[in-house]
Amino acid sequence: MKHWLVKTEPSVFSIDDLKKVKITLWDGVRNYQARNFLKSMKKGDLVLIYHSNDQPVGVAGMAEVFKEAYPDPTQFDKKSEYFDPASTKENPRWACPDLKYVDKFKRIVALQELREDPKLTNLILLKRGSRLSVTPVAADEFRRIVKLANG
DNA sequence: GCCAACGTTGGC
DNA sequence: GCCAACGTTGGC
Repeated sequence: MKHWLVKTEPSVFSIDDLKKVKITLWDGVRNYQARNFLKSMKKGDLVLIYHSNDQPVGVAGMAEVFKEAYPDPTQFDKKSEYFDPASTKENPRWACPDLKYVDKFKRIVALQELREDPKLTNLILLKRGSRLSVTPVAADEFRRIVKLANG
């Protein structure tokens, strides 16, 4: 089983929203590297939910892969902000998995804490200039972050 | 709102 | 294939 981290702006879709709807398609990712990570997610993989553009920014909870990646419907929707005129049904460009709510952490594990933790120096999220919205997380890094969340 | 660090586009 | 211009992300 693999572990991942996905970013979301809580003003658009937060861990509370996920808790409410239980299962959601993780749509709108329009970056090839991030898409490739979404495509390699397997059912049952665990996913950290990271809140960006928030106060504070950090890891807010956990989800699991409920359904493996399939063509992202928003790429065909002319009314969607994620519409991609270059994408066809025969050869869809973008994909999304379904994620299922697992847990909202009792507290946010702030970006600053992640940076300051000596066990997390290799976290891809922290690599200089990494703006990827989907990144793999090593099993021990994942456990460490969950431990931080539980105080 | 600013701006660094990208990723993408398109002319050549 | 190069690279300048432009757009986006996301922390601060």
